[in-house]
Amino acid sequence: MNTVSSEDHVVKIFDELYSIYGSQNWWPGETQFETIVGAILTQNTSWHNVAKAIENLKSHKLLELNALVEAEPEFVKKLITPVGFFNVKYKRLKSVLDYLVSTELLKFSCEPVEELRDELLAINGIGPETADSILLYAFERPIFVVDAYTRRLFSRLGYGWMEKASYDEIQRFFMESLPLDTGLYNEYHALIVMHSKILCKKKPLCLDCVMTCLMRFEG
DNA sequence: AGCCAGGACTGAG
DNA sequence: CTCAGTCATGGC
Repeated sequence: MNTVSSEDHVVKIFDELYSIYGSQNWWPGETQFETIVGAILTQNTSWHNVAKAIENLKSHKLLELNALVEAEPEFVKKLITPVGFFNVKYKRLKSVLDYLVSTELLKFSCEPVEELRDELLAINGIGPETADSILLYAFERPIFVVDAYTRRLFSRLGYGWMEKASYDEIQRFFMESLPLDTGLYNEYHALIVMHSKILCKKKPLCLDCVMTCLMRFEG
């Protein structure tokens, strides 16, 4: 019988993942700006390809706000070619950069996170996951990032409703199940990604891994 | 040789 | 609102 609340279960799964993989030290990037650029470039794209694009930008001294906005569009597109969708992604990137240029960076540590989120979502090319990734990983605001891995893993851990649920519904579930904690949200999302893509490469998500988690939870 | 990657927008019904 | 089509490269 399962008398454990979903709150405890969600915490338990975190503890389990953390005990297996340890601290992930996300986001994989050195600067705030690099994190923002990476958040755009990684849309539906493997991080392996994004890392190459980031490296290209870095080696041309373009991984900096002013330098990148003023760079030649076609040249930037060439540098980010490995990520695919480079035309749309350049446009999205440019939209965000223009927004950052016209904005006081200070507001990101003052304004209510809901308002910042709405501003980011208003930018063409910024959807919920990208907005939340920027808020959480670049500006260290406490907001839970949901992605395809989150849906898939938790669907198989007893939360089948996530398969069809909206982004906001899933996010609400996690944030109501966990304390409001930037560090916790940071690690949790990173651990879900790590677990999903390193250990469970098989598709659908390796059932053995899921069973291992469940059994350890039961025990 | 396909299929998929740390999504989001658009247009059609 | 729901949903297929679109964007495009690289790894397996």
